[in-house]
Amino acid sequence: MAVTLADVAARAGVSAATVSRVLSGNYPVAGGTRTRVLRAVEELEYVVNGPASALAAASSDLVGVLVHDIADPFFGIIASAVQSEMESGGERGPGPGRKLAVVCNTGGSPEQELTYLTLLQRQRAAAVVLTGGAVEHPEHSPAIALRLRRLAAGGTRVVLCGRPPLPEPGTAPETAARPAAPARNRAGGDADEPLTIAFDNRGGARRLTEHLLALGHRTIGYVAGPAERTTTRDRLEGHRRALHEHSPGLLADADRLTVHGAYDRSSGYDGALELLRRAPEVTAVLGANDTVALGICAALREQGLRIPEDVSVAGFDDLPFSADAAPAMTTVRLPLHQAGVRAGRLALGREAPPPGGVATVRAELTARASTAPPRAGGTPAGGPG
Amino acid sequence: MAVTLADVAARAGVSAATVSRVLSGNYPVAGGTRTRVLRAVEELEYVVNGPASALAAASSDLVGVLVHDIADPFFGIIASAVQSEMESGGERGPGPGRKLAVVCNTGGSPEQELTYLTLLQRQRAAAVVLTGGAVEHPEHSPAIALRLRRLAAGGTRVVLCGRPPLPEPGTAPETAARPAAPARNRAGGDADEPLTIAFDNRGGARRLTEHLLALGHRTIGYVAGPAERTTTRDRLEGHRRALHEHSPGLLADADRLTVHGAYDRSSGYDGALELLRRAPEVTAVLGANDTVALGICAALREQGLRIPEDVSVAGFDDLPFSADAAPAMTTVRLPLHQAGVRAGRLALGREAPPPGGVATVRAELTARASTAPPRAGGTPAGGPG
DNA sequence: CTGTTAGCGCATTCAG
DNA sequence: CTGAATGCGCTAACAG
Repeated sequence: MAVTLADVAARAGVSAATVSRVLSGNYPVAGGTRTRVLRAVEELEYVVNGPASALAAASSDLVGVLVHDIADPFFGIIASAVQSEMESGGERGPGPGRKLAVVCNTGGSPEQELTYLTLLQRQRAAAVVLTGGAVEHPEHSPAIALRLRRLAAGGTRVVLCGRPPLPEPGTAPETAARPAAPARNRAGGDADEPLTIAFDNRGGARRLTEHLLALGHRTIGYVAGPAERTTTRDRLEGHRRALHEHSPGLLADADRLTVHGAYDRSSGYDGALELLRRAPEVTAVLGANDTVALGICAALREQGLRIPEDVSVAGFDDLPFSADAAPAMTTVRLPLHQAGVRAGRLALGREAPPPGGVATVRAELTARASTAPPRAGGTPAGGPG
Repeated sequence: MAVTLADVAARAGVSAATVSRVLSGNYPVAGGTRTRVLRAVEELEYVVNGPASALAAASSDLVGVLVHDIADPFFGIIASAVQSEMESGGERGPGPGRKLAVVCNTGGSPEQELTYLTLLQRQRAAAVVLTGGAVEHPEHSPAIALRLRRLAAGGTRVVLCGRPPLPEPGTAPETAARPAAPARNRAGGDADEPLTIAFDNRGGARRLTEHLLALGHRTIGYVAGPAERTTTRDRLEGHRRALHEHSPGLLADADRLTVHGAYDRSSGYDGALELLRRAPEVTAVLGANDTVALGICAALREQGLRIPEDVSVAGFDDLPFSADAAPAMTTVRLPLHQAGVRAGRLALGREAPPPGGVATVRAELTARASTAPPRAGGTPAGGPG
């Protein structure tokens, strides 16, 4: 673990500077010299010392990707799309300029998020991509926003993917030391401002509920995610907006028909049971996402209810398994992979920032077999006890 | 992005060395001084420069976790277990000594694996954890083994989790420059040798097939993973061993009853269809893992076959969704989380290496509702056209 | 307990 | 096109 640039230089009979130049590739070097250097590198099995190079160049090739749950395909798809973007920059292997995209699992906790941001800032990461909804917390949210702006100001590219744009600095609590740089032309999307790829959760949820209403459903249960998540709030808002627009009276029951839980299968299962207890007359149940919807299906089936004959079920995200669940799941399609690719390109500065720094991607209704008109009587056949 | 140790030192009225010492915490510093330094750090919003510190200390706090597919819960569970181990080392936040566990998605490709290993070596990672089966490739495998040994020799802790131990150096092709250090006491498990947590895939698969045989099945289809993966090979071997031990004649049909595919749902789906075409008389179908098994179920159902009445199905791994699939999936339980935790501890040097450097964890048969005795007639009721 | 002194390995000037 | 010199920010001996 000791072969350095100098060793290579000695072996190739050139100076360290020259070796550095051929390795960086961003400077003219004579063909013969280059070959000799490369050969020496091979023979000595030399591997650049990242920290040293980062220190000297004042920049590292680390790109952090923060996800809530690494075991959730929603994040897996986005993260691998971001990573794939790192390697498609011309060469394949670990060439010069090759970024190392690393994913960090925050467990959806703002503290963890802050911890990872600090760790990444410490590494002087070239970019940071935050994926998934933000947690709204009176104390943490401003802290995270502050740290993100600081990272951006320090040259780290910050990209938000699937979470709402950062609120305008506004009235900073106290730490407003510097006189908030005179807002430069925001339309241009400064490279040192956090960039955002937002999902149209509100619109998607709204279209999904409209679909159910059009089918004839009037008593629609909703197993939502954690209350403090922006994703949860947006989807719920879209749902209620659709309800309201169809008929204001439908909102009266909304709270009773909503239960909150995590974005996982078991909360779908538990939530559906709770809903059935509160309102046995539901004819449809929406899940916070596809995974939750699967849990809902499991619970309903165990209660002897058929899908969609007795109860319609729908999810959100359109993860791969949703298409071939039984029955195929009605859901809202989010272009996860595409969004991840774009986030990666933005993080690398390979794509022009969207106007205003924010791009919103569409969430498209994908109607499949798990939703159908409610039973004539409105009461399920083999209902629970 | 310019506040340095010196700035903090100046502000606190001490020397840079002292600041470094309070920040590292591994050296006695007077209480008053410490407080003043910490206050200066706060006020200046100082964040350590990782690269500089790594360079000076000749060690970084990066820990790489390589996975085949980040969107697959199998890897997600292991990876998050490893990560959780990084933070549980006393403090929570980004304190000194806090390691940054980052996961890298190789897509199961040896080239990618090699690329990430180089990138990690470049960063002088403190440890590297490789998860999941290895790909057996005449050219890449030795290359990877070589690089892993080199990493280990260079002080990076290398841990293999869910893949077989590295083969003994043996007859290195050509790059055997150094005279292979005289094998030190292997029983002690040198810190600079790759450590392994292997899964008993062979034994698990064998017990699973024995379960099916005990139930009365004789024509068992097998939708295996990619042929060149060690995991695939081991599970298949276990399966065939069970077949052979029950009655050598059963092996005659083994090839016809085996199809290969990826470790995903669609290959389970396609594989089941192919199997039905080749051998409509199958009474049971095994999947390479739980995800594949789910695909198998989907295909069988579409063909009008009931599970387990017409055909029994079983998976491997016991991922969370398997327990509440419908019907609940018979599978082989692998202690993924536990293995990840252990890998993390080994990577951090917090746990003594297992004797010989290799620990094998048990794979336990978990019989549930998706397997049952075959139909009396042996021929399914509503078989495909 | 604390300050001083040297590098860590590399990327850049700046001269040739 | 190439070499010599300088410093990135920090840690690790050494002295006090």
